[in-house]
Amino acid sequence: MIALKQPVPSNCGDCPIRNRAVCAHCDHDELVALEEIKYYRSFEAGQTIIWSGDKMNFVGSVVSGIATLTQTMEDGRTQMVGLLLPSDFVGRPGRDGAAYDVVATTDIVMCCFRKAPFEELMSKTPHIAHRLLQMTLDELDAAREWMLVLGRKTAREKIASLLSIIARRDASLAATTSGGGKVFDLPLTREAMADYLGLTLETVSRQMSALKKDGVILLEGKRHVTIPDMQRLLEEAGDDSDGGFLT
Amino acid sequence: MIALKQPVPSNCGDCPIRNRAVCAHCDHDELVALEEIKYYRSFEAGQTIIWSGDKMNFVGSVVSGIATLTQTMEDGRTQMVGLLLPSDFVGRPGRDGAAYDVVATTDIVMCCFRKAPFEELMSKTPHIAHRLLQMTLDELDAAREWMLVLGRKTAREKIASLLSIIARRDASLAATTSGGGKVFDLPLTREAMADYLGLTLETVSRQMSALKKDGVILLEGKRHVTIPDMQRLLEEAGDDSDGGFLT
DNA sequence: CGCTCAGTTGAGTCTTGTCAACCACAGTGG
DNA sequence: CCACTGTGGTTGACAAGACTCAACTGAGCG
Repeated sequence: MIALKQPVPSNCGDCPIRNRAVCAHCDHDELVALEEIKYYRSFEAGQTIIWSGDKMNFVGSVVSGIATLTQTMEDGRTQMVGLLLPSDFVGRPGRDGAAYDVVATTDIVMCCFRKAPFEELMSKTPHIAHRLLQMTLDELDAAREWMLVLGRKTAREKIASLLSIIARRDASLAATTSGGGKVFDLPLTREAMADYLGLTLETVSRQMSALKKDGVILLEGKRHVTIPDMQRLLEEAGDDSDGGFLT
Repeated sequence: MIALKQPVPSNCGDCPIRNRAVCAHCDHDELVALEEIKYYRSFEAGQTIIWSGDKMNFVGSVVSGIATLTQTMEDGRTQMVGLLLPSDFVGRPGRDGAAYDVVATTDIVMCCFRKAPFEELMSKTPHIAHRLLQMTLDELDAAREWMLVLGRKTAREKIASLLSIIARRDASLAATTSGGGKVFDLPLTREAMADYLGLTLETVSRQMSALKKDGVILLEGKRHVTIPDMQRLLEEAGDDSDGGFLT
């Protein structure tokens, strides 16, 4: 996994997530106040950013890179409960301890705010609180969507669902849409995929092979994926959203 | 299921969920403004309150009774994604269509606010927005907790998890704690439990029988449950939070 | 060259789902 | 009063999907 050292934005105006992060709706003055309490931190792929149970003294946004939110049982079973992409928010205002492990899966840059001043600021600037509410509601929807995947879908459907989610968001970022087909690199290992989907890594591997054999996806190496027919993938995911009233 | 006709509170001061709902932090003036736009609605057990995809013209709080939030796939597989208890909030400010079906599982009373004026009010009164953010964050945590249950727990652990959740919240409301044991009536059918846990109703039934046979729970009729040893139940749920470093 | 790490594949097992029969109870109408 | 019916729940036999354990491949690296 080659992850280029991401440049840290020199100021909020240049920030790549300026329009989507907690600060999206902030006006100039609010931004200035935020700049006062912000600092950047970088983490390497594989590093744990926050340990579950640790005291959190900051909150922040992912600027670039990908992190995961995971929960682990005493016997080692782990479940991923969130995938943090650029602009996603980390930490919970009004709570001291972290509830989940946060792990960088690629090199990552975070824009952190000291927690106390951030909370202070939040109570004074409705723009931030409002944006955070929006983002939290979106995350709640995503979590509920995922509950359907975890509870009711087969292994094959789970894989297809994950691939279509990655394809979709990649589409909104740097999607390479070559001739109707979507192309991207999987940001997750087979094990991370398994943890996301409530499967074992062997099952993930088998179903990836099966989808490849059936022509639903093309694989080049282990990580480079091409989706020749997005509609087909969605059908495999059980998300055949257009009703399917024909045949 | 006998569900007494719940009395509708005559004003917010008498409201049983006054301290826990969206309006919890509101001062007198804010409450007056809310009263302007609020109205009560009652639904009978089994009634669908909101259909997924419908246009929502209200948001509101559950005053008494229980409702479920469910998602359904084209082929009929359904997954419950939320359990709505008194004080829980229904609806999403800033979105028109409902994302999930909301179904009353007992007779239920809701305190509804017309959506547009509520949104208007929310933008002006930080107390409401702030409380809603808190509640949404709590729901997100609950959803993530549930993702672990759905993704990684066995059928037996799932049942034990559900029972312990119900026991715990019942404890905070009307818990009958008779001599160290918790006693309550299941508010859900076996099918609803299955939909919550990502299981079939047969598996739910089998695991309930197994837990009964093993003395983890006592069953009287189909719904009346006694938990003689809460710690034991938590162990069965895989939530053995006290570490279990002895043996 | 040998090591490690991520991933693949195979064989066998086990949990859970499927299909079906059956029970208990409540209501209903003759 | 009693058969009849519908609903919610239980139980059994069997099948299938996913897991476990294990061997193996291939790429990258010192």
